[in-house]
Amino acid sequence: MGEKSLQKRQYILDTARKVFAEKGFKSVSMKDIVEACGISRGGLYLYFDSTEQILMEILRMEAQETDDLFAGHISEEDTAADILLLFLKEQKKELLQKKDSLTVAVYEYFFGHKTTDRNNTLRRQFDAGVKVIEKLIEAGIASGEFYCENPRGAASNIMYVLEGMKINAQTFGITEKMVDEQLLYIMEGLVVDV
Amino acid sequence: MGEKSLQKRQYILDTARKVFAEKGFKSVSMKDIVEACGISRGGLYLYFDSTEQILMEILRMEAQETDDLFAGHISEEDTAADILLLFLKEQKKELLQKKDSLTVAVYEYFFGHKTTDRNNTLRRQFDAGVKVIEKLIEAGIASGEFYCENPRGAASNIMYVLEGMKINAQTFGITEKMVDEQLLYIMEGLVVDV
Amino acid sequence: MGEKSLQKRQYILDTARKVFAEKGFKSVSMKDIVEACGISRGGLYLYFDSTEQILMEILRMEAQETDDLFAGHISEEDTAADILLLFLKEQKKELLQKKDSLTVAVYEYFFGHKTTDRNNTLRRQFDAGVKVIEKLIEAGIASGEFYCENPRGAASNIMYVLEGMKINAQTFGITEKMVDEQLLYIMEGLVVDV
Amino acid sequence: MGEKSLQKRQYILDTARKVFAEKGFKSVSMKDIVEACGISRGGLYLYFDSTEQILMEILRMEAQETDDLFAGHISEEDTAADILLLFLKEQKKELLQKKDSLTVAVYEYFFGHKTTDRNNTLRRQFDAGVKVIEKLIEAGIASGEFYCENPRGAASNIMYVLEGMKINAQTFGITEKMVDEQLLYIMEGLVVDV
DNA sequence: CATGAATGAGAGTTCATTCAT
DNA sequence: GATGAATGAACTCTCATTCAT
Repeated sequence: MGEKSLQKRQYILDTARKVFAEKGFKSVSMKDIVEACGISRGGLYLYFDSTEQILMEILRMEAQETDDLFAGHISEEDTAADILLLFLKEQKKELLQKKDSLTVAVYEYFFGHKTTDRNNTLRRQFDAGVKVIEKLIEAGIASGEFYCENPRGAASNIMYVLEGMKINAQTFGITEKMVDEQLLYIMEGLVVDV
Repeated sequence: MGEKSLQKRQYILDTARKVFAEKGFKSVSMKDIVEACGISRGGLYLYFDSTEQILMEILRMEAQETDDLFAGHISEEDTAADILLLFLKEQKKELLQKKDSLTVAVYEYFFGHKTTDRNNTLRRQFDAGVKVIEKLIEAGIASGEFYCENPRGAASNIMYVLEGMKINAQTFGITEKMVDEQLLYIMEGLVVDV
Repeated sequence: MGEKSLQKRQYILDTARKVFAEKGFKSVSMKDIVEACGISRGGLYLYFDSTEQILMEILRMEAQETDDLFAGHISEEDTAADILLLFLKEQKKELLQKKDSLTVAVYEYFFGHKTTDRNNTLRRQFDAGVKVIEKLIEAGIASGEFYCENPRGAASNIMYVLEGMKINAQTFGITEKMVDEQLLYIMEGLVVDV
Repeated sequence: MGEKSLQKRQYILDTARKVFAEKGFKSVSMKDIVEACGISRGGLYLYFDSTEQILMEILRMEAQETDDLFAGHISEEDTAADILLLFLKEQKKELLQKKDSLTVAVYEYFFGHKTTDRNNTLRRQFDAGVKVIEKLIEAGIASGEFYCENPRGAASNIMYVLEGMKINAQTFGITEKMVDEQLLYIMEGLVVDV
């Protein structure tokens, strides 16, 4: 595949992303993507064989980007609480955005492809999240910012809550106020004095 | 509709429930249900017009049953902590059961039918859960069992966590140990001395 | 399948037979048959799953009919030579008919589904033909009509020749004269005095 | 066309031959040949317009080679019986070889392109075969090796039998024993004393 | 009420053929 | 000459939905 083809491939992925964001996974057909891209039926098959393959590729790319992003920001001199807040704010932003979210597509896909496998994208993301938060809490304890007897439990708690809010956001909506209240509740449980 | 028809209608709902439990919502076709029921194609249409209508009816019935169930058990003389534990155990059981769970079907359905509407089944269940837990916590505080500065926040926290775990259970699996750890973490945050 | 459906099934088979006779096997699509029958796309699939299945069913029926036919005529009091001649004439008629012949379809099919298996329709027909002719020759020898040192070889010879002529008829045509000459040659080799 | 182009053309023909030998005619697509050759889609079209054209060219070449071959070997001093046997052995070898045989491809092609035309490759080959055998039989009669009242009929008989065996070999298989028996039967009918 | 044959729209997929580079 | 991306037609197969019986 030449230079041009790579551009087209990327174009297809970008366009398909919008389709997935709008319609989830199961309702998206190759035809939908073909039409969104404005290319020919056969043309799409030159690049991808199925909607599944396309979604997987999109997720792979996003995971890459997220990693890169994190790597860029984490080496700050902020306090643990600051970083945790930053992280939660980031999650909140993602949570509340309606358009552009692959959440539904991803869940729909993994409902039909449950794997306990550690390669499962969702699981990897979840585990990674827990680990990051746990580290932050421990750092916070060391610096005297936080008080917590069970950093691992607290970290899991936060990730489960985020997961729960993400789902609620996609099924019956969730307001910014609701998110803020819950995040505040979580921070209050950690911070030594507020 | 006569007696017999009602029986048949119920038979269809019961059978369809199994189909939804097995395949979720989007992958279930009228044909699937017809075949599972062993009735004629046209016969199904005499009772229901779409898979959506069938699922909605199933959910309506389940909600009814759940309410009845709760009403029966809540009037005990147990302590607040006992009741909360009971509630969490019930949730845990539901969480870990693979077969017979409509979880995936329900999420798949509501992904495609988001309504902020208070009639939204999921929302009603969530709100009801928060309220119940909040009451329990307040009762626990009153009886000296619990300590909690923000019962509403804690109640929401618990419900979000349950939601998060439910999803994880359906996408990449979750072990009993993981559930227990998190429930323990939650209880420890509430109970006065452990 | 009710009475009516059986009629329709038969109608499809009869119509498909014409299509196969005209276009062979490989060039016939389900669509071709649908259009020839004047039914809907999905309608055909109610009865048959593939062109292969349809052709096989047609062959099964034809074999049945042939058997019945034979059974009806063979109990005559004709001499062996008469019967053999009758048989050869029948073959000749089949050979020379352009329309309505499944020859090409059958060969095209079996080219792609070679089986040494005794269930192979072609093989069964061939073997049956050899046996019938062999019996006739032996009867002719007994009655003094024929002279033949190797009835089995002669019988095989006749069947191979018929096979060869059938093929030639379908690939570059064959005239009645050519067939007659060869059949005469064969009979001359058998009959005691001509 | 330059030297190089001729080489490439030949390479395509050689490669395509293998494809036809393996898959017959109708199942071979331009794509198959392109892939077998490892050249570009467009590249193939520079040399040939269709699978038909390619097969025709292959057959033209083979006919050429066969003619050359015959020309080389026929001028021996063997007896007619020897030469006929040699010829039959050659045919037998061809008959029994599985790989590398264009038989199926050729029949599949001519099933769909019947021409009574004398240019029809199959017909030319058949007629040529008859003529050669007839000449051999006549020579054999002259030398006292053979006895035959109808050399032309006998020659046709042999060619039809070969044709029939060729077909059977490709549809339900044929054993060497079966071929030998039939060839023996034929020779016995010709040779004066065995 | 109940049946199941029938329809037709629509999704997936493959390939011959063209054409800009 | 050669490439291979792109197109669009053709085919297979499935299913929601209707309707005569």
